[in-house]
Amino acid sequence: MAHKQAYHHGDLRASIISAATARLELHGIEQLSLRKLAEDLGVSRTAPYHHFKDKNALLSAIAATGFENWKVTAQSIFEREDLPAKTRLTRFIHAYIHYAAQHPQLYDLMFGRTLWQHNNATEDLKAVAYPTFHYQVSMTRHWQQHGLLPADTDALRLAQVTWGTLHGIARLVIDGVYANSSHIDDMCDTAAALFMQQYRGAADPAG
Amino acid sequence: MAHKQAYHHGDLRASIISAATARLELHGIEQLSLRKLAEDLGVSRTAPYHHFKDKNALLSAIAATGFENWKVTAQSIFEREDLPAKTRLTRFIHAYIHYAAQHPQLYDLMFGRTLWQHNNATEDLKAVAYPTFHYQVSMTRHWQQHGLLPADTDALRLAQVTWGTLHGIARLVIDGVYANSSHIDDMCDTAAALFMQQYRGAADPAG
DNA sequence: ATGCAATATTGACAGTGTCAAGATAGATTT
DNA sequence: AAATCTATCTTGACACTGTCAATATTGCAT
Repeated sequence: MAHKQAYHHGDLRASIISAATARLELHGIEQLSLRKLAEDLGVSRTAPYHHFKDKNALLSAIAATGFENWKVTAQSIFEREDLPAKTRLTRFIHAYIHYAAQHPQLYDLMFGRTLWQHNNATEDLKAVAYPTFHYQVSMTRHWQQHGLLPADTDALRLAQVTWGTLHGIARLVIDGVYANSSHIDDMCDTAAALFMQQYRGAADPAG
Repeated sequence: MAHKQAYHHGDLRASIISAATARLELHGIEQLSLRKLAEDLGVSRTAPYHHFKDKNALLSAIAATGFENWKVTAQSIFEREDLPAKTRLTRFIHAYIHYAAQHPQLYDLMFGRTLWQHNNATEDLKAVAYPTFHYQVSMTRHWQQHGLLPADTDALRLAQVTWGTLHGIARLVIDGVYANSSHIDDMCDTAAALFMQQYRGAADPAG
């Protein structure tokens, strides 16, 4: 990949993203500085600016990779048509919170104010993120149709609320506000039970 | 309050908190700098350090006032014993999200990673915040006992999940991730319906 | 009045993101 | 092969940030 000490790094953009992701997961976003990053890569302070317009652009690129990875995981659960719908929904809930708990800094970047608050997100990031959000809605609609979630509610609103539940639990855990990470699975099961109150005791429909 | 141009400000600590809160709500936490704050108050850069150990201590103090205000609002709803329990729970949900939507920056400070992640919160703040968290649990237990929330679930876990739902919706709204603030009331009603699925159509018990 | 503690000040340091101007090297055209 | 173009990288600089150390001023208690 990278040459020894050439004037041109060779693959600086990818190297920056990878080093930044590593630093992010390890030390948190507060410690993620472009200058330190450049130093780690043996490159001048301003070199990254030839590959990213500014820090936000780099953060957006990191978040984008996170969305791509997450979508693979989500789909691999949602599309397991051999499993009962109820199992899939429960698994999805657990997977969501565990993803957040295992990549707290990345999750914060993907779903936090840093990128979304002042429209800081790059167009590239939006192009990856928005479909993920919409995917959440279509999953919700699917679960409504299979009787797992209340059917007499607008799918978009219900998706916002159920996603909000997962998001909120994830945030409470990763931000260290109140919940403890040792309670994760209990909370997931509780959330699943709350979602599927109607469904209790009924037979599990296929699909 | 403040003297004209005296060497000693007179009431600097309170002035800082008030100015900082105003700046926070107006420009966001990213723009909240101790130096600008000092300049606004006509005081040197390091003067605030005689009243707050560091920036975290100031932020903790601001958050603490937020918790005090919120607890008043929450209690004023919860203790309205003249209203049916279902109404109170619904009102509580709306009040929670509206509080967050009306004080987005303050909410972020109160319930965000800035103060809670690396144990940055002051002991003073914890002394105010933790009771608020526990209050949430006792409200949940109360609503379980009145049949509004599933009774066969551990109150602590259920509180974490229901609070998580509100927290998640609040964050999605104030962080500008997906939900739009014009959908707030719809989302609150959807959340209320999700919580009280069992309860549908049943008569509203008093208390 | 004297001394002490609270409060405020200037100076300094290390750190940040990012712009401007110039250097280098690889690719493209002539 | 030579010249030019363009992507890439560099140093220098600026305006910020939080915070420490040393110093000055003031009000209060003795």
